[in-house]
Formats: sequence, structure tokens, C-alpha cells
Amino acid sequence: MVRTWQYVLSTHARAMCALERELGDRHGLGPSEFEVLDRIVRHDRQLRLQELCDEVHLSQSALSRVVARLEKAGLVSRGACDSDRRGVFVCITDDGRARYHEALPTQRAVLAEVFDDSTALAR
Amino acid sequence: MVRTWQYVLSTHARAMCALERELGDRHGLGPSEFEVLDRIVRHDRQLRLQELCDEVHLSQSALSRVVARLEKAGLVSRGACDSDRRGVFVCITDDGRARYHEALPTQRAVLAEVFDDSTALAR
DNA sequence: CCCCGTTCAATGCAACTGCATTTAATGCCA
DNA sequence: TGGCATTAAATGCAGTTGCATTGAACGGGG
Repeated sequence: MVRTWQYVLSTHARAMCALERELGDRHGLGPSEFEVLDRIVRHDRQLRLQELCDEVHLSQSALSRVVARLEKAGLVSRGACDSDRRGVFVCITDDGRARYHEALPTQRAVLAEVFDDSTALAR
Repeated sequence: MVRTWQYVLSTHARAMCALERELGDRHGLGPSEFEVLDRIVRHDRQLRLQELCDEVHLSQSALSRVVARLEKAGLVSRGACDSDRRGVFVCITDDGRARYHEALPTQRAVLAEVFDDSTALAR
């Protein structure tokens, strides 16, 4: 169990660090921004902020700010929700979708490298 | 691979969150503080800050500050290194050792619960 | 119909992190 | 010995996070 925790910790650290660097330098996205875009793309419909909150590894406040950044960057748009005016819908824009598909191969490459290294270490 | 990454991400998030809460509330330690104490106890000798840096999932600057906090709390002491006066040795104090052994069962309990839940989810 | 407890999202705030830089000490080579 | 590239640790700084709070909207019970 402690062993597994060590694995989670080191994998997380290495992957996060590399993702931050690669996604940031090449696409201007942080890991959180990417994860949020990913969730939205995969749902392929308008999402309530609150639904996103359940799927993303962020607090409600952090998510609120990530979405704010994404909106400022023009990658998503926020819209009021008619049925419940407390709610906020998030839609991905064309730019957002493009940026996401641009970044996806980078993320995959980083993960491939990290998990490759981790199996190499176990050998 | 993406599947594994999801697992790492969610396990890390849940465990970190719970550790922060439990270790913080019950022992006044953050996860980083605990991890550093853990590394020191397990070596059972004076450690150079730099050696710690290789073992802990923190940047050099973050480690420097964690150790500073631990020292302020009286849990470790920093000492100059005779052979290389740039270096700094870190020793755990009796209080530090006591606090660590106090916190260890809490950490184990948290991990047990988290990994229990994660296998439950996989079922 | 009006309250009051609840829920959604945003924001103030303090803490922690990493990057880049600084300061100090080494050690190698001319 | 003097200079210079390198390494250790500390620190300035900006960015992100979570907690707690706020403000707005809902909705059920009296």
C-alpha cells in the first residue's frame, strides 16, 4: 500500500511537471486548463460548471478560476442557464476545440514517456 | 495508459486532500512536512539538504522552505556541514521523531481508506 | 405569499509551489 | 595564486490552490 502510494506520488510528480512544461511551452495551457477542456470535449454538450466540478480534480473555486482564464483566452464561453439562473453553462469555442486537438498529442507523448520511464525503473 | 493516468490523478487528489486534512488537524503537519520527516527518519542519519531533494517530490526551493518551517516548529535542526560549507545538514529532533511516530498511524489509516475506496470503485 | 434553509458560482485571503536569481563556497586550470 | 565555471542553499516573485465567505437564486413549509 505504501509502495503503491510511492508509485502514485512519483508518477504524479513527474507527469505533472512534464505536462506543465510541454503543454505550457507549446500550447499555452496548464494541466488544469487541459483537463477542463478535455472533459468538455468528451461530453460534447453544454456542461454546468457544477457537473464539471464532479469530474475534475479541482475545488469549486479553482474550477471557477480555470474557466475564467479559459474564457479570457477565448477557448470557452460561459452562458447563463435559463432553467436555473444560479447555474452557468460552459461551451467550448472553435478556438478551444482546435487548441485542444493541437495539445492532445503532446499530452499523450508526455504520458507515454512518463509511463515508459516508470516501467523502466521497475525493471 | 490514459486509464492509468486517470487512476493516478484521482488517487493522488483524494489521498492528498485527506492527508492534508487529517495530518493537519491531528498533528499540525502538511503532507510535505510529513514526507520530509519520513525520509529523514528512514535514513536514520544526518542528511544533506541536497540528498533529501532527490528523494522528495519537491523543488529545491520548496524543500528549503519546508525544512525552514520544520525547524521553526522545532522538529528538525539545520547544521552547517564541515566538509563543504555550502552544504546544510538536517537532523530530526526528539520532538520531530515523536511527532512523526504520532502521525504515522494517521497516514497509514488515510492511505488504507483511500486505496480501499479505489478498489471498491473498480469493482 | 413570504421565509428560511439550501445550492450555485464568484471572490477575498492566506498558504504553498516552482522558476529565476542571488549569495556563498568549491575546485580546477592556467 | 588568481580567475572562472559549477554547485549548494536561500530568497524574490508571480501564479495556482483550497477554505471560507458572499451574493444571488431556488424551493418547500407554514
